[in-house]
Amino acid sequence: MVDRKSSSEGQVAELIDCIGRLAHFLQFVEGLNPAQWEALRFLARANRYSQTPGALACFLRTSRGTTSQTLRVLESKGYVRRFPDRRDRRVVQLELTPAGAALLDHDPMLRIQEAAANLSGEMGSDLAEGLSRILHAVEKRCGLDEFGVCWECGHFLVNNAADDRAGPHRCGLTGDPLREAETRLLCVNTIPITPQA
Amino acid sequence: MVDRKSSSEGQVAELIDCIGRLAHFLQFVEGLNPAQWEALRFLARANRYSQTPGALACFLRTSRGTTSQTLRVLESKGYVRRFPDRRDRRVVQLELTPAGAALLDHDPMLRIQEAAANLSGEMGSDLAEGLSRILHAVEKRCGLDEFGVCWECGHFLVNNAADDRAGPHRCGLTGDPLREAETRLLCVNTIPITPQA
DNA sequence: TGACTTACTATCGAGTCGATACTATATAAT
DNA sequence: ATTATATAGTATCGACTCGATAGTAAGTCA
Repeated sequence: MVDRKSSSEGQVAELIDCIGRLAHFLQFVEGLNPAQWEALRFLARANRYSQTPGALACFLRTSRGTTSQTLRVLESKGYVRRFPDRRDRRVVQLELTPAGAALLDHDPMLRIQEAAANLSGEMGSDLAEGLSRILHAVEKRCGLDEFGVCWECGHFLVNNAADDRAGPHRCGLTGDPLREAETRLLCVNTIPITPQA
Repeated sequence: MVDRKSSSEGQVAELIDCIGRLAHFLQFVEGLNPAQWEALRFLARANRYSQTPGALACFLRTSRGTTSQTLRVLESKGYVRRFPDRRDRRVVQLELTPAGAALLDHDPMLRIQEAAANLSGEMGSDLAEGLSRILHAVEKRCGLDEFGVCWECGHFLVNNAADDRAGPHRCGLTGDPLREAETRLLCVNTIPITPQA
């Protein structure tokens, strides 16, 4: 049996476990369950390439089948809408309905966000840094893929000068113009910057 | 809709969410699921007063009924053993079998513990401090009860001099003697120190 | 055209989950 | 002592997650 001494690293893992259970428990509200809340949050944070069942499944680290069921429930409750993708007719595009977006004001994870906000600024940023390192270390070690935003993506083509209405920037993968706000959203297609440099 | 700007506190909540999902995913191994792993870990960390279905349910923040089923599965797999309590015949005492204890060497949460161990010592302890504050703040705000160890418990009666084989210390609630090792285990009955001072 | 890949859905069995109802035991009130 | 009530645990139900598997539809490439 492993040595579970109360050293710092052991405590961190235990605390993450504990907060995870707490978050799990808190998310049984408003008639939803944790997986459904996760899906709503993701759809509010995902860019157009990622508002699909497949990207959601990837993000939730679950199968497409399971995700399909979760979406069926959310659609039946009127929080999510599906519509076909024009470019690729295999793809289903997802969208939060106004009711779904409004429901996020009651997101139980806001309880945790509020508690984090009450930490001192320095402690909050240190905490974010530490958690981020752990997250990426485990993802890398287990060969899991990560989501990111344009500014951390090798496909991103910045253009700060132009002021096109469709968006000043551009995605090097799809060629699509990107509005400023879109560059802050999560994307399935992100790759590390300068992969061959 | 809530303002989800990428400020520090928002990042912390999002990272906790993300690591929670990661932990959830990692725990579908060895034929077990997250709830079953949580139960095994708890039983390895709980003192004799807390190795019961009721205490486990309280710790997991789930119903007794659900816990009963989880235990039935773990017992059928040979990881947990039940035996009657002599003092109170309503109570069922739980115990990890050797197989159950050995299985904890393959606990998927060790992946996260290892990643935490790779942080610098200072960052690790800061991380533990921040997570602990968030955890307790949310628990307090939501009126949830917490588990603790003897050294943080108002019932605890320290006795560093005596060297009784049954244990030098004592629990003021039950009157039982406590061995040194037992005082590091989780207990359902913990209360704040000096509740009326 | 045909082989292959990708995006999604449907279905199955095991398990979680809350809710409810139930049994057995302990404790308090009378 | 008897009764009422509270507590510990279990059983069962329906909704849901989950992985696994199989299937459909659509895009891609040889």
